[in-house]
Amino acid sequence: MLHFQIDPHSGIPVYRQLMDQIKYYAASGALQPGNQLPSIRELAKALSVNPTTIVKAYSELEHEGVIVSKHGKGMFVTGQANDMTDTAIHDVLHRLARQLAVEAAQMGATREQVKTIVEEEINQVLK
Amino acid sequence: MLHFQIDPHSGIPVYRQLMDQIKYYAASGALQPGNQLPSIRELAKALSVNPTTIVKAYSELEHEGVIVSKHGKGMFVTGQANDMTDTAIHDVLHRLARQLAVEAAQMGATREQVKTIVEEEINQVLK
Amino acid sequence: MLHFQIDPHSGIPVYRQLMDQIKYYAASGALQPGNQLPSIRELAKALSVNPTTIVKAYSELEHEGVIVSKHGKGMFVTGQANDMTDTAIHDVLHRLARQLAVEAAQMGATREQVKTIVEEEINQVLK
Amino acid sequence: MLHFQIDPHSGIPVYRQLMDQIKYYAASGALQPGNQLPSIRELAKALSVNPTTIVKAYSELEHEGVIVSKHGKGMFVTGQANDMTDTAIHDVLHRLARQLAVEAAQMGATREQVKTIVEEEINQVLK
DNA sequence: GTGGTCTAGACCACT
DNA sequence: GTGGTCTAGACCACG
Repeated sequence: MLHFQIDPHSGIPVYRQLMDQIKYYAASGALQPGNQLPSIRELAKALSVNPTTIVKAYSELEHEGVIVSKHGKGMFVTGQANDMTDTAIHDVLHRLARQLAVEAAQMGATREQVKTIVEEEINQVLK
Repeated sequence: MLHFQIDPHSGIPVYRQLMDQIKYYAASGALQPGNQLPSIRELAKALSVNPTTIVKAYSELEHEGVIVSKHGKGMFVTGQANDMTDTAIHDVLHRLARQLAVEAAQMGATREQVKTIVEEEINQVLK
Repeated sequence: MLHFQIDPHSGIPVYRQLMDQIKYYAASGALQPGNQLPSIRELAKALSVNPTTIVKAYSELEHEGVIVSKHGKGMFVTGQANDMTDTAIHDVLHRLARQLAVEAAQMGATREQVKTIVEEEINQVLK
Repeated sequence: MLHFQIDPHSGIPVYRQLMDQIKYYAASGALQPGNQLPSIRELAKALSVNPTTIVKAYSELEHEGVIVSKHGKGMFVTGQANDMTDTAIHDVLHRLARQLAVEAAQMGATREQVKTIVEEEINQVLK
């Protein structure tokens, strides 16, 4: 089974952390289209969080088209659909990249350090 | 004078958007150490937000050491000191880079697209 | 429940008085790591101050690492970490000690009186 | 002549820093009763601060009875008068001592370190 | 003029 | 229920 790591002290909402990790597993291939996700009760128990928090994460992901619910059966990973326009995609990525670059500059990191780090993360997720 | 772009509907808190843009200007060199920032009232009026929202953005930036306030005079950009450890820096950058990579994968962007975008943002901020 | 004493006429900002008392309780052991603080609304009502004033005190303490907020749950005392350098610590303590000594001299207190008072306060907080 | 050290970045108001240093010199004996203080214009120029800031420091000190103005002659150090009651004195010193103790605890300083530091400062000011 | 604190009250996000 | 953000507007402290 998949392993989820939740840090309630991180400042990032728990449901957001969950979403991010599921997306990460889907992007990296650890979760394939058609795979079933853990049930809400099961996952809530495993992570010691409120079931409503899992519900929120799952519904957001369903809204984004990353997973689908099959009534009475559970939640399943889709082939990731994404109906954003190309310019919207570029906007999002530019925003994230800028945030990365600005923080790096503020911390005094070098160009090469940043590139290496990005390279490492890309390799785990993009082909 | 500097130009700030605030979108109150973006979901990102206004004070956060302001902080990000000021950091960006400081990192890119548009704001140099010693430069004075717009006064709270002036900026609040220009952006049509409440002065206390600007106060919050400025105080947070002061906490982070990006700017200093001189009572009765104004807010000024510092020569940024940063006391984070190398591992802490790496953690922050890896987190941001992963977020970027995962979103890119989810949206179906290619490796090269991501690299190009990162390259572009880095160029504006790091030498 | 903890008791807080606020004097709105003292010239010391209310949020500062609150911070000082919470730090005192944390240092003296009346507040242990993991303990939950009174909720913002509850404390605001009890002290007859505006909730945003409590928010400010709590956020500053969070910045200092004395407490952490868990969204939707409450504010909790941390096991205090402190990342200041030894020389920085010395500087802070010397500044406070000098202030104490100078005021004492100005008021005509004796060496022994000051030492006794310091001794008393140390005993409540340091082992 | 006396040397004054002003740090406009410290967060402590300039007029307050000035007051503290004059009190310190008076307490340590560097300024004796009857000694004349620098003129407002002279001091403002030497410290590169606004003359009104010096005016404020001097009037506060006069209010506290630490110095007196002799019309047309200048400001002079008094034999420090203090009309506070004993309990008021104790309150002030306890407040300062507590602040010192709490900060020390928060920073993880030891009892002995604090005592040594207090001892050092007392020696410069009290007999 | 500048920044700093506080109030009264609304609305949102998280669990 | 919890904390987080924002508005409208007042008053104080500093230079």
